[in-house]
Amino acid sequence: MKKIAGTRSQKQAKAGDPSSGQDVLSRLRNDIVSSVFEPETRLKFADLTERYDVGIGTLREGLSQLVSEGFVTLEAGKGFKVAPVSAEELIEITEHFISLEKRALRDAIENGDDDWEANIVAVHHRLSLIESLPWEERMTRHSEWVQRHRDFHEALVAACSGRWLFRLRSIMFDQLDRYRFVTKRAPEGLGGRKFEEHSEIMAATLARDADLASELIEKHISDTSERAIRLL
Amino acid sequence: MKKIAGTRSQKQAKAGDPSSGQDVLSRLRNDIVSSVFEPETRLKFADLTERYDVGIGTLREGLSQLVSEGFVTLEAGKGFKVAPVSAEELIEITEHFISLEKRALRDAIENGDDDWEANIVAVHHRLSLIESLPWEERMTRHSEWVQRHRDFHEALVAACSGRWLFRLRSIMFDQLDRYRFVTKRAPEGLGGRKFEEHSEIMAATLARDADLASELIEKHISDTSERAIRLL
DNA sequence: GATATACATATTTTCGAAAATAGAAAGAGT
DNA sequence: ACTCTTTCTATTTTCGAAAATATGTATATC
Repeated sequence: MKKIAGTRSQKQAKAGDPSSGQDVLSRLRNDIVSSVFEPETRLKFADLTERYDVGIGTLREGLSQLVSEGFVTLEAGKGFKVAPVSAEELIEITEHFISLEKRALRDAIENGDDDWEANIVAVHHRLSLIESLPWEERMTRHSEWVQRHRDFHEALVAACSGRWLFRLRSIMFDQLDRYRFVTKRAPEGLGGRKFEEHSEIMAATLARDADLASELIEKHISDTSERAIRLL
Repeated sequence: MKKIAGTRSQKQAKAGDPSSGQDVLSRLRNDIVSSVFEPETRLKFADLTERYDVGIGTLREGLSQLVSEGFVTLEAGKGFKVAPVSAEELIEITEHFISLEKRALRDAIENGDDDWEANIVAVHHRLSLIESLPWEERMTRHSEWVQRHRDFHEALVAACSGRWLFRLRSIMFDQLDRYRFVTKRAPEGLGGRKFEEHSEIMAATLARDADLASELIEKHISDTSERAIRLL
């Protein structure tokens, strides 16, 4: 799906740059999702070439892909800007994602094989490792949590037979990720609860209980989003 | 004149070269939708630069956008290919599109204002002009029909308040367009019926009868798709 | 003949210079 | 002081050359 990382030339990787080593598209998306570039910010090539150490053409390619993904807007002649955020959009995205994720999960539960199950257990374990960490450390490794959380949810629906269902779901998930970031500094109260929720969802899924899994995941998502809406 | 990226240019091509005067992205998508480049075809830059008379960088930008839209695939190091087609995919796309279009239509019917109504009438008229043409001429102007048909359906849901609902619907519509093309040479029997269907859908929509409009549009889409599936 | 290795060709991918464009600043006329 | 040019600067957009990569062909070796 994503572009395979090219062989990085032996140029000295700038130490301290946390996102070096990945391709430009991912690094760019990451920086937008994690609000390194805030909404509405103009993305000038002069800045970006320096930050990512790639040519203008390569950047333009990545940027225009992010336009179709909805993270960036392009006004002809005026360049690229980070897409705006709003509570209304979050509400709408949440709605669509719940609808798609539930269908994808049912689909996956019907079609999943042993490898699918094994992978879910594996990524859930990786996620739980970071979620059971003390609050302080969890915060410093937040981008890692985002990645593992994404992996967990993707693993759940990976066996879904509908390619477009999977695809549309993923578009919405990526958008949600962006909003999810605002809850980074939320009180830790619900952190532990979330850990339980993930386990329950996994259990229902592996038990092939589509109704229960569906119900749990809907609650999981809407709870998380509601929290984000309040913080927006 | 300022052109917003992402909005499809509705300008007609200048005389002579049928696809000159539009941006590369549209021309490329058009050529894929109309099977100028058949599925699985490798898209070599050498050919494309000559055909469209633009540089490699510009092409790459357009191509990578088409990747996110699902019309093109990219294998790192092996270049771009036209995305494959299959009956299964058509079935799935149809399902999603029906679901989204119905929701979008209800939304639009609730929120549409006078301008929305007026535009629907106008675009429907443009469509009917070309649909009431004798079969021979309709075939020669098929790409024009495709455009006007797209405009009609877009006008119906233009007032839809959910931006993402509109967006997801449009992604699916574009995909359907590609499959719709295989029915170009279908027997004319249903051509006239389709004309009626469009009128009925418009009437129900302007009468703000969401249930009826919903029902009609579902039938309209599934009939069209079933016909395409048989021809695939 | 089959397999491996080296070489040659074709194609993609990257990059930065040059052209095109928008936006700001300066100047002229009323 | 105001508006309309003009000029200059900043930024985007385009392009094709050069580097990196994959593919195809010939030659050698077993």
